[in-house]
Amino acid sequence: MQQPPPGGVAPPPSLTNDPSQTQYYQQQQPLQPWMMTHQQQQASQPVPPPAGWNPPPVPPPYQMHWYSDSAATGSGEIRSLWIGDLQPWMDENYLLSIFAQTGAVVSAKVIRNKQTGLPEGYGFIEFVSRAAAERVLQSYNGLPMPSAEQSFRMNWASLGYGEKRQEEGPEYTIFVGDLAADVSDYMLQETFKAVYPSVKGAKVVTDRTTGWSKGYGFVKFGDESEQIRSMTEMNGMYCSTGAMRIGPAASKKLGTDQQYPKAAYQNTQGNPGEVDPKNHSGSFSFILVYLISWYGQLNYELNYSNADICWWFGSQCF
DNA sequence: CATGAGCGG
Repeated sequence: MQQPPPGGVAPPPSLTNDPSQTQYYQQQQPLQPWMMTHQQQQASQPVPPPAGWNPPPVPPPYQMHWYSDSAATGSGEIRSLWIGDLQPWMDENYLLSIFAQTGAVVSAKVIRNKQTGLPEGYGFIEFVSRAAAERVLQSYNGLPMPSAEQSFRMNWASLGYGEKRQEEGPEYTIFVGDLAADVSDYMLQETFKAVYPSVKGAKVVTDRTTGWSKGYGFVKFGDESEQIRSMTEMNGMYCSTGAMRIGPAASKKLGTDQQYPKAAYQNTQGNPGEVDPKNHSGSFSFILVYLISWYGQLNYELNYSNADICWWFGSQCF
């Protein structure tokens, strides 16, 4: 979901200029929010819009005792999240200030180029437990980032540990164009998942420098027949405020084995670019996504209540 | 209109 910053707040200046320095969060409140009920957590859910965003003072690297204990066990439990599409001004303090309210964040680190010291556009956020990280992943992902016209793009940090996520079977991807500017990964995924259960994930391609959508994306299926069907059935269906244009996805890999003709597909009415009124499921997803695009809190509601469908974030392919 | 790149210490 792309939204203008509250009051047009300018990006906050960075307080720390120390490159490649992990910032640790000093515990200021009892850690329990991930145990809260849905309603309780929702009350503190809206990230305080930083009108004149004041970065909290960050102490020198500091580890809480339970963090050391957990690390010593070497349990191998992944409790860090990868976060991408970061703007250069989004430093460790910015990330910590966002997730501090969860009471479960341990540290944040923005990856910078070793030579230039410039941010690489991604980072890592460590939490006290995998459960805490998962809660953050499910409740924040896809929501607008504070003071930024872009959405959170997070995933499990797994590559660094060399731990492969569960090996998923074959994947079948489609290209989706004509996306409205506010369509997020989650929104796109839900639009298709509401119709095709085998949907494994979706990704909206964004401009790295601006964070804005490029107006197209991809949806990944686990079932080939559903992929085939979706290319005709979902063509012209609405996602947010725009009708989608669906086509075959060119292979992302170097092999040009999957070269499909770039022909536009037609929906079941043979009327590309328009909603098929007979497609009930498509209308449902249209309504669903429309509501999501208007209410960030509702987005959170749905996200939370459908925790099972958020497992695809574990896949590193999207 | 268009065919994604984003894993450290």
